Amino acid sequence: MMDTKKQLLFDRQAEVVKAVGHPLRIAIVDFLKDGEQCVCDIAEHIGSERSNVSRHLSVMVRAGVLTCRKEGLKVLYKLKTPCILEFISCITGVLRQQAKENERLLNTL
Amino acid sequence: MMDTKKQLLFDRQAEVVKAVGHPLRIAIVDFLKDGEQCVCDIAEHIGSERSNVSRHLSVMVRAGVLTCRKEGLKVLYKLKTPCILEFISCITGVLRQQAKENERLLNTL
DNA sequence: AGATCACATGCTTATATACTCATATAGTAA
DNA sequence: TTACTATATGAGTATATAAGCATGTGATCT
Repeated sequence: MMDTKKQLLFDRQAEVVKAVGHPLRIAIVDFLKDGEQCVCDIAEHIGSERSNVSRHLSVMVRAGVLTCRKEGLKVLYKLKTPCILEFISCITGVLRQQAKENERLLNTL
Repeated sequence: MMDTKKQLLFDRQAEVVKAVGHPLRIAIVDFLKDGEQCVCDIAEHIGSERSNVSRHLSVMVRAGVLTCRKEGLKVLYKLKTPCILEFISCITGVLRQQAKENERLLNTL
């Protein structure tokens, strides 16, 4: 059986993963790949309410995926580590492989 | 504003990420890094009910993270792509960075 | 055939999450 | 000061997810 130390690690890892596991949050991460953005611009880009976006952002900050800083009235959010981008491109790899398999499956018909 | 094509991609990516965003599922992925395992052994290793583990496994299969094959009475599950492991080590990087920051913060007291 | 084992799944309940709207906070500018 | 703007958050509702238990399915063995 697993030890408690490992379980705690898995809990923390799951928190980070969950923080990215939402379409809007992935869209936000994708939008932030080119640099920091304020809530209002993020909200406009992904097409969702500011209050909702603000909450999604705070989830990711809490998980350690994003950081933010105030600048005047605005709060600018950015990726804390480029690692998250690799993470997402890895996911794209999974999807690519699935697509290939589906194609192969269709070709056997 | 984002286009529909991108939104669909983000939806699919989020599905994959969500499929890994649970402590038990991360524990399963970690356990499977050394090769395929049956439901009963996975359940015993992570210390959870078989029915529950079975459901977690099917979530990951549906998302394209795992594959399975029958062998006699057992069903053996394995990682579909090693990419998922990199994915998790990337998450560990996020955690490591957080730990470092906390330490730095404590040192300023 | 019947008994047994491994796994999957339907059903229920508890909990977590996402979203919207209204309100609060804090910075800016007149 | 007041008015305005950007963001955060409380409350309520809707929906999704996890877990346990009971039952069903399908393979193996006697």
